[in-house]
Amino acid sequence: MPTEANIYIVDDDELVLSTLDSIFTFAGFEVFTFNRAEDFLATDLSDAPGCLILDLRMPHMSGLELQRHLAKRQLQLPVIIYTGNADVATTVRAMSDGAFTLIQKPISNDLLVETVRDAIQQHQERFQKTALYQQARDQLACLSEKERQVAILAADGLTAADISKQLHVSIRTVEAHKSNIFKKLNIHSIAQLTRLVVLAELTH
Amino acid sequence: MPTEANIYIVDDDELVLSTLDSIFTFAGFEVFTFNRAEDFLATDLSDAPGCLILDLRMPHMSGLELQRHLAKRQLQLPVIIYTGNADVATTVRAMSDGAFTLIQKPISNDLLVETVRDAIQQHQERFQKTALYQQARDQLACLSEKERQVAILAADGLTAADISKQLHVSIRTVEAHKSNIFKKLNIHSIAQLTRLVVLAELTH
DNA sequence: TTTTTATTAGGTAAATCTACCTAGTCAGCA
DNA sequence: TGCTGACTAGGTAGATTTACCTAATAAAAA
Repeated sequence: MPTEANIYIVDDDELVLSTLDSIFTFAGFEVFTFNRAEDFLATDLSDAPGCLILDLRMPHMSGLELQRHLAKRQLQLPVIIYTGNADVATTVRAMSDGAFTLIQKPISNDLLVETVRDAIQQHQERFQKTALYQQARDQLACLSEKERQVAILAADGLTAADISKQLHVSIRTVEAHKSNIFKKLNIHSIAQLTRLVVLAELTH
Repeated sequence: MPTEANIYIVDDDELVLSTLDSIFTFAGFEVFTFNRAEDFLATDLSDAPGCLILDLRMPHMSGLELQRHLAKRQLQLPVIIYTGNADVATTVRAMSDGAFTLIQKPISNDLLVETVRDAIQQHQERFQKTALYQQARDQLACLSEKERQVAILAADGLTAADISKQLHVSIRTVEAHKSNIFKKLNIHSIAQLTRLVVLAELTH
């Protein structure tokens, strides 16, 4: 049976870790457990789909702090807070910080696993959209500075003549840049270039 | 002093309504109060910036239900739950349903007003992004069906010859459609058309 | 030091686009 | 019934692009 996804569990209680490990391993996930938030942060994760399960109250670093660290690193992993001691204010903060949900202990194994599956699925759907933007940015990153300038102006609908005036070079130079752009990006028209530039412009 | 934004308050407690009315009116907002969720839903709102403040526990329709009604209507208004009887599970549900935040009574007037301002500002920032997409969709909606087909293929980088084969019409017809598209959308190049089509494709 | 790459610029030819015409058919509307 | 708009298709002319080619200079990398 292939592994469904990676589950990262951070909790200072060894018993909780081993219990959750069993549950998710049995459910077909690859499980990684950490009893300190720092240990998790020091790990470099695969970019496979997965989910992070955190307790709120831990020594050294709280679940909320850890969550904020992750947000800074733009970590592409949904976060589920699994805790026995949440209050309303903390819940609001966790959710505002982007947690997928907050689950209060105790909860049935089935419901927990199902929630994790929901989190992973929903996160994957969103991630695939933003991955398009990132891919566009990556492709444009291969261009040289001048080429990028030409690309942006061309994607704005300017003709080679317009661009040559704007950049104070000859039309031929602009055409040479365009030709290089097409080769580097393996595209064949301004429309395809515009698509890339527009997608790359989108921040989120 | 110009009105800052519209505040819609739904609460079954008249005293709460009048108190909040005073607070936000004094803070420079235009305030609309409703003591039943249905009354609010029956109102058609201006598309000016604003914020909706809800209690959780109301007769006839709860704050959560009202919130879901709004989500269905894609109402462009941030929601703040302002309540004295929230628990963790309800908070999770409210936040999952898209509430900007949940505030527990009592809270200082200043903090309440500040939170509402944050909600409006953050919501406006996001809204302006999606407004771009909607604008693109609106523009493309002016096209006829055939024109839309040509627009999409052209934005994909296909030449007039390619498109004519794909749609089983002559190259001249494709050119005629293109010409109409340019006139209708007031644009002058494939790049600008591609920009519109790509933005319109984005769902959120 | 040699090689590669970026930037610049020109030649040529074919393909393509855009703009400006005409014009027939058909459907829906006033 | 006459008008409008959509869809179709053709003519012509000029602008533009794309795809080939060469080539000089400077900077960066091997």
